[in-house]
Amino acid sequence: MDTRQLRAFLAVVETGGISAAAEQLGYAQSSVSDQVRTLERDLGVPVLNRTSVGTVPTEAGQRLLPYARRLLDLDGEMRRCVSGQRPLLRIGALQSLADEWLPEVLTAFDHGAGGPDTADVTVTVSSRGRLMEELNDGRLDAVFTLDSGPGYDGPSAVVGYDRVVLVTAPSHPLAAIHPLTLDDVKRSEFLVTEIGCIYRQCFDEFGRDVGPSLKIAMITGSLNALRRLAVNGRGAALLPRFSVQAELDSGDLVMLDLKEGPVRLTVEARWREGLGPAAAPLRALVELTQRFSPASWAMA
Amino acid sequence: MDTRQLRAFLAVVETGGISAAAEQLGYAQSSVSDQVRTLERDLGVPVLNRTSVGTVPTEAGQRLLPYARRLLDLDGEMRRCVSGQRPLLRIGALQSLADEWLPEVLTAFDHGAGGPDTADVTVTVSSRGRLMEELNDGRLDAVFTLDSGPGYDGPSAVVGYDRVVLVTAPSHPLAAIHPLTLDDVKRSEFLVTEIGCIYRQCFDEFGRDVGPSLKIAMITGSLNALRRLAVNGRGAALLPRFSVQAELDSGDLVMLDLKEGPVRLTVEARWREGLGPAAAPLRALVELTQRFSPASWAMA
DNA sequence: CCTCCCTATCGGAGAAGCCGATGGCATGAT
DNA sequence: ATCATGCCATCGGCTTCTCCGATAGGGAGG
Repeated sequence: MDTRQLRAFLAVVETGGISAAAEQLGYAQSSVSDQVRTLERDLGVPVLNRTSVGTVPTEAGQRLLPYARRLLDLDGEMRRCVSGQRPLLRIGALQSLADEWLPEVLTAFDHGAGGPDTADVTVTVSSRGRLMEELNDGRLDAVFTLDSGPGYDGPSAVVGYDRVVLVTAPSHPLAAIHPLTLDDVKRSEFLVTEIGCIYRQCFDEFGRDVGPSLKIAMITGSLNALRRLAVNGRGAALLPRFSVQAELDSGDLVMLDLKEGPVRLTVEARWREGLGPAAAPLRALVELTQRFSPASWAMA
Repeated sequence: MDTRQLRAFLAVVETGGISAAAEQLGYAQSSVSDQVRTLERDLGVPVLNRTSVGTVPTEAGQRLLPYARRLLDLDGEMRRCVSGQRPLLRIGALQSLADEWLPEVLTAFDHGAGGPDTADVTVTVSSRGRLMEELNDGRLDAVFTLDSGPGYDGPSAVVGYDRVVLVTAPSHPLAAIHPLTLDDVKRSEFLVTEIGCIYRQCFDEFGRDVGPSLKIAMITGSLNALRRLAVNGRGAALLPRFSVQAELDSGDLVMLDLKEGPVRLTVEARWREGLGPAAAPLRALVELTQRFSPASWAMA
């Protein structure tokens, strides 16, 4: 059996059709049809239900799916190992962690702080849902997330804790009020990220406590843009402390003096079992992350 | 890449040559040569050092070896699972365990005592060393051994305990002596198994305590033959109690009344990680073995 | 130096892979 | 009802791969 057939099958299932898979793989449609048929002849079982509108894996095809992924994964790992390359560690992270925290960790890791076992690291930035999906599919080896809910039974470790803080520019009216009350906050404008972002979820929790009358100034997908808007006095922003630590230190932003609603964040690492040669570097990386919590990582 | 190439490579390494591998696989010699060359072109690295006397894997080939085995294993597991067959559980055991204990356990397992997850079970009988080798190579999924030494860091569980006992026919002169002393034993003949067998090792330990003057009556590879020789009054035998429990119960053999040197035996299960669908049946089987200790399994 | 055994290479026959084109089939719009 | 659309299977062809038998090279040992 050839791995091409597994790749073809996988592409068909992922794209939902033979034609789409053929285009994705750079084959003619008839070739992919042939490949799947060869695979079915080899296995002795049909793996696809063909319809005129697309293609759906049969029950046997669904059983095949995880094996196909594992085999292709193992094939790639084998090629890396045999050709003497360093193992590949595919990690995923939320944007904020990838922006503000991972770069320093990975720099230290590359400089040998990860121990003698090093690896080539790729970082995929995505939402929490997609990260977990790709981890379960085997497309990622490990993910770093915040406050990840249940539904994962693989190995994991808490990397550190942080909290969500309400920040504004020092010149913002809210910054002058001590102590700040919820009523003051209600009258202000908020900078929030798009729906689905984890900080947006924090905001929504926070907002529910404060009440529905919160004014929303802007919705944006970039934490960095949001932060700069806050620096420019455009409004208050609810952000994890580690992502604005530099601005707090330099005085570009101030933390508002509000007791209510500080949301605690747990930074967690989750990874797959059976990583092969990438297991040792990952272990080193996770230990490194635990030692590498930023100064603001204070909230136990 | 085709699994045929991996099979060819594996056969070459195991047989020590391309010609021998070709014969084993049913190919022409030139075909296997081609297959290995194709594999090397695909991987970009030579995997075999060819000499005029045979073939040895290169460094890259040695790295390839475990991956080739794992890939072929996974391929087989995939075929089983996809075609809807029950998972295959390849277990190995020492001859005594396979003869006297495993049959009842496996019968109960097949009759559903292993829980809802069942599997097709193959049993390989071999020496402890070979069993561990095949377990590490992935040719076996689990092994049952006695007093297995260190050098294994995978998962394991103690199944039960037994002891080595010195037995003779009731008519044997030693059986009439109470209490028995080491001097009495020294003057008797012993039935022992071949070198390398674990009971032979027990005997050697025992013998060292007793002294070098022990007379050895016979060396045989079959525990059953040895047991019958003892029943026929041919001498004393040092055997695990569970393997002679039936003869002790029926009175065909008696346990000698000697305090010194009873060797304790630990029956241990060891298995591989990453068993896939065979993991649940194996867990059930191990739990079953722990509940299934024979009556003689008394020595804690 | 000769023999033996091992492996690489070559040429040819057969099989398999891939492609473009064609046709069947279900769906959804007109 | 009819037509258009998008999907997949099939077919004939070309190319590539696979496998084989035969042959040649090369080191080990007598």
